[in-house]
Amino acid sequence: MAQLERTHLAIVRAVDQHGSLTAAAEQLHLTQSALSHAIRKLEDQLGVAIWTREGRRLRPTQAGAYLLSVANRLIPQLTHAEARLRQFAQGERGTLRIGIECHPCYAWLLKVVSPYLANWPDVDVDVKQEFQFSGIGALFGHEIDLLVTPDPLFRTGLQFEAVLDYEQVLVVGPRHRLAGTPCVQPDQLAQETLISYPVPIDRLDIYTQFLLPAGIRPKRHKPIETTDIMLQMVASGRGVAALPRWLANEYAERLGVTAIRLGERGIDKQIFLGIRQAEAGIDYLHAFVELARAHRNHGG
Amino acid sequence: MAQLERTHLAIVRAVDQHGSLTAAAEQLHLTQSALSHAIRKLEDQLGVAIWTREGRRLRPTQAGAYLLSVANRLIPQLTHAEARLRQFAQGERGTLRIGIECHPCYAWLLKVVSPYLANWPDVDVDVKQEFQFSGIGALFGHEIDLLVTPDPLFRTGLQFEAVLDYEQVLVVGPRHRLAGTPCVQPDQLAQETLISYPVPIDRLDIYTQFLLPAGIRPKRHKPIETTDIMLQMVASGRGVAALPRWLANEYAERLGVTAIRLGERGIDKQIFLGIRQAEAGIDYLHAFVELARAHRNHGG
DNA sequence: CTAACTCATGAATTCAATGCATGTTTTGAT
DNA sequence: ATCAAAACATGCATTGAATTCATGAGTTAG
Repeated sequence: MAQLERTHLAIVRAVDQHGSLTAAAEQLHLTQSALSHAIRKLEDQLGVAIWTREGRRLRPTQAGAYLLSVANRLIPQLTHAEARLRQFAQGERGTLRIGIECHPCYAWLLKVVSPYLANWPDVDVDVKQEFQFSGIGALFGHEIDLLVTPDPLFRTGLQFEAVLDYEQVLVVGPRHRLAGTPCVQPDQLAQETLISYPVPIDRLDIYTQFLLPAGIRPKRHKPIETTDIMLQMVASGRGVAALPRWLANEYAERLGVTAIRLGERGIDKQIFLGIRQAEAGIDYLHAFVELARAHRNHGG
Repeated sequence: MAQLERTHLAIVRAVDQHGSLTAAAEQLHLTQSALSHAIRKLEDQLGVAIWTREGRRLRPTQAGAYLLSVANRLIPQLTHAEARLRQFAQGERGTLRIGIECHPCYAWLLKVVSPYLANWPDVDVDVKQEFQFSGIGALFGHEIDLLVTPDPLFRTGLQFEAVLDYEQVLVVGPRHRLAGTPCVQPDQLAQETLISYPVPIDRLDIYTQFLLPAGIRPKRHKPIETTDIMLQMVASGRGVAALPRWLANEYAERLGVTAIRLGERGIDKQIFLGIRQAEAGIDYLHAFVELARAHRNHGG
């Protein structure tokens, strides 16, 4: 009997965003009265209050809060579906929404995206770095269509494939005492300043796979947003950083930084591409994975 | 301008299910004309065809197929949201939708569910064993609220917790030549008939962790649906099975079956409970996890 | 205490969704 | 071939649900 419609979701959402029915009405190009009527009717039909009216304020009830969470989850999906359908109309293939879960992933992506865009002029590319939850959650939740990550997940309706093998190395400046050493041991970093991207320590391989097992912590730890600045700091002797070897090499000549193996065996890493299994057949998605795979064989 | 409404999703879905507009109209308690008009309008507004009209048949276009997949994903969520809201109305807390990913999980669940139902009379419990993709996908997709699984996944917006440690053992009948042996080696099973639940081999620990590493395969492999029948078969000497020790013990006296350690160190397993992190605070959900945790400490 | 703002509500109105009647095409049986 | 049945399309009429309008009642702040 009662039907939860898109309008209801939109109203609840708008009220949450704007704080009042009146303001929400404006955004939705409706009158305050319309919203009031609409929600009133829904409340009657479901037999549950969405908001408690406290003075002239609307405070969501438990049911209201739940409805809001549903709205925040579903409305974006509806919106995206519409957009996608319109793209079909214009002969565009669609938008490839790529999610990134690590900084080196981004650097790698830049190399692959440009040839892809050239091959697929009717596909747009969107890159997102922030998700409601994790990248995998974003894949499941249809926030993104493709995930670039160091942490794959098999056997789940998703499909992962490695597209880049690389070595994580220590990068030091030209006059650093360790420059020229073939490899470095954890305790040699005890007096160093470690520069890294601003992510939790348990996401930094140099900690989880190198320093922490040896019980070592660097003297100081400094987070920096961008690779460029990070390496300028390293070049000027203000600290050391851990980066993929291929990324370090790109800066080696220009800045005079050098790469040093972490431990005797080095730290090996991979970057994976993940998609929803059900969509493995979509041509422009498949093509991206193919292109990435080709890149791998050339040696990125 | 164009709005993708719930009706559109419902129509596309119904047409897919029933094969024709006319039949779909009946299910939706509308006329064939209404559906025709509705979709026509949507097509005009979006500028894309949903179906190609081939004779008197409707074949979904690419856009139509896409729309159908969206419908199949979103309509159930809307339906469930409605149901949930009605539950709020009746003072019920909600429905705890539990997903099960392994057979022992089910046996374990049975023990925990009954005290839970007693403590939370206003919560319904639903158990699902089949998902569109994996259990983890079902959690992300809001098909279920709680997952019972041997394969946890950390750091993703989900929250996993171990609720049972147990040993996977070999179960043999009373007159079996191995009965009484303290532990068994892989090659001793080469001439046996192995009875297991009907799941792929790569989901059976006795294969992945015991037989396959040693390069052994049992003489025969027979899948059986239920634990009872499985153990009756074992008791009557028709084969051997691998089960949790605690589960085998429950049948030990009645059927005279005995448990034997697999290898010298045994195979240790865990069962985990997973929920969406955002919902960790929901009282009746939290209570289930608490109850499970308490069970663990008593020794299940 | 009033001015300004909020949401609620009943009645009027509008406009979109639906149904009806009918047309067109396909399908399949005779 | 022919004809009846079945399925979708479409123009027009109708209905009714959603929206607006006008107003009321309550809250807040200066």
